[in-house]
Amino acid sequence: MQSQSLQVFREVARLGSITAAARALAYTQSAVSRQIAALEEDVGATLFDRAARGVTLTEAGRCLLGHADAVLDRWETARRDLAALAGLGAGRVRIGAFATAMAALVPRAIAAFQARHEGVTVNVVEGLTPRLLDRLADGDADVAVVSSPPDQPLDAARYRLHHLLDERLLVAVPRDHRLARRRQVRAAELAGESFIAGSADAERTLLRATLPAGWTPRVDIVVREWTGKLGCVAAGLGIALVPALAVRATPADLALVALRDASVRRIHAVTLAGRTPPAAVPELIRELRAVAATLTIPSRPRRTPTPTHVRRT
Amino acid sequence: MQSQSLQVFREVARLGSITAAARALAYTQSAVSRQIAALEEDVGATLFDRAARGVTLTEAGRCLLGHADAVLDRWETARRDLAALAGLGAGRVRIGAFATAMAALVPRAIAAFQARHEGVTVNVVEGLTPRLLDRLADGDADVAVVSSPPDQPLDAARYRLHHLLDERLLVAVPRDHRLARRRQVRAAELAGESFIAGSADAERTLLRATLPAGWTPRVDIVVREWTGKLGCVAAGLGIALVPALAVRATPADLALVALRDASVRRIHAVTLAGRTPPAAVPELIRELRAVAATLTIPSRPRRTPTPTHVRRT
DNA sequence: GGCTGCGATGCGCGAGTAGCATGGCCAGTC
DNA sequence: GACTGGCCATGCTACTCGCGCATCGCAGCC
Repeated sequence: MQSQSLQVFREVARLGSITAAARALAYTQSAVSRQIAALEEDVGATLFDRAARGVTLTEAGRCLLGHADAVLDRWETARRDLAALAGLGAGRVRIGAFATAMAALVPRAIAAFQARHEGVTVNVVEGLTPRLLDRLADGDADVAVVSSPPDQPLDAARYRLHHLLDERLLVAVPRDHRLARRRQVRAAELAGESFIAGSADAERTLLRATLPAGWTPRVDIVVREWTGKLGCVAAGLGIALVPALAVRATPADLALVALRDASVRRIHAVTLAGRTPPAAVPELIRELRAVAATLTIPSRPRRTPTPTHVRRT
Repeated sequence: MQSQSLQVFREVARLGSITAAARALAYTQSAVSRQIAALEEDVGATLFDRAARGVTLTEAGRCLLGHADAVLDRWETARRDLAALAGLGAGRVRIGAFATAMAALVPRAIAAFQARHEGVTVNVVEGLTPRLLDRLADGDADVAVVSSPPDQPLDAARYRLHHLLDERLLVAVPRDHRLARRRQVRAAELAGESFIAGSADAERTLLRATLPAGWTPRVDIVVREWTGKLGCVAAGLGIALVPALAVRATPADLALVALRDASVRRIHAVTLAGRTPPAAVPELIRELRAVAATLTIPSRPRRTPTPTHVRRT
């Protein structure tokens, strides 16, 4: 069966004439005649009664007509859906992102994306980088926003990397801390400090690349929850490392100082190499890059201003 | 679009491999590969990601898959419906029949037909022959059971005639009538009788072909309704003509005598020439013929026995 | 590094399908 | 009753499309 045959059939049925249908469809009469004959052969029934003045549907023809309409309509719907998908009027994209990226980067990018493409559904899952890459490989996510230390680059053979930004580390200190007025510090200057950590070795991971040999940050307090962690800093219990992307989520009652020689985490949007992502993904990555640019402040990182061209969610 | 392409697409999607789908469908790998490529070209989207070990659906492919299923299913349904139509598992047939045929002939034929073909809907309209032929021509009926006098044959060019039987005329007389014990009479013997007529000239029509020249049946009473007409006969008010097909509907309190030289009405099942009737029509005509055979009793027509192989409705 | 399995592709052939022209059939007309 | 016009079917020819065959490229594996 060919959709063309059904269209011809439908037109002949509508006009009650092979010749008229041929004219309407810009075919010759013989072509249409043969198309109908072939279709009749195919379905094994006579579809039209031929008379001197045109043709009329037989019972079988009437029966087929309804089905032909349905088949052609559904096929038309399929084409429209695919076109919508390509034109981003429809579709779905599943994003994985690490926790800090969810503070501002990803939500703002999604907001900007959805403002342009209402029809596209966006799902987000937060998780750690390895888990996100697994989801990607399993086909449970279409794009992952992950961070990787410079000394552990992602496997460029398996993944397509779209660099978004290099994230610097800041140090959150109490307002009356000796470093509170500094614009930036070196890691070595933090040697005597007590760190408020999110987990037992999280801070070590963050600092790993630039830690002076043999120097291990002293961690006296472990507070998993972000708000509590910064609360401890504000109360003068210690200092904390703050990824640049999380700056937006820091309260005003503490000071943030750039860590000059800190390791820089590379933030990438990652897709699976050799797999065509949903059409929305490239567009979404563009939005991520745009937002990333507004979040990367070259100097004096305190209080990143809200970018004017990105609406806040 | 071709249904074949969609089937190939579905199989590739199901098996996740072009080669495997080719094996399953008894194609070569290259054929399937090209089919998919052509389909992708057609819909303007990449449907599969090609990898070293098979292929996986893209977003567009997943989108298309649902539609492809629907299209193929509907097409399959169409084929099944058409097959059912041809095999008389479905369909509809509209019968027109003149009044007397509805006494036994048509109902029994329909009953026998429906016993064999439950899925077929049968509609019946009663009417006079000219009106029935009009319905046929207008496509409002598929077959008409009509009677025609031998001297007014139906137009064999416009109609296909399926002869069912030649209907003789009987005379209904009171039980104590001088002719009541006769097996048959000649029309001339009815010269002095008063006819109970269904309409002013109905009896003349019935007798026309064999009326002796110049002889006109005397009609004193006109009773449109069949029961009343025969009631008058039973009460001794006159005699009445009874078409053989109506014998079954005559009460027992009067006598029926065959009219030996009466005009014979030819009863036909008629379809429109040059138009394919519903598949059920030939079958139905067979049933009509079978019933007609049981209704045509060569001698002594009184009390036709109920045919044993035709269930009464 | 050779082997294996998968998909893509150049090539050649056969089937299908288009257009052109013709013929048959029917209806309406002179 | 012959003629004509409209309609559909069909023989013919050319061309395209789609298949199979064979081969190539690539990736993973022993």
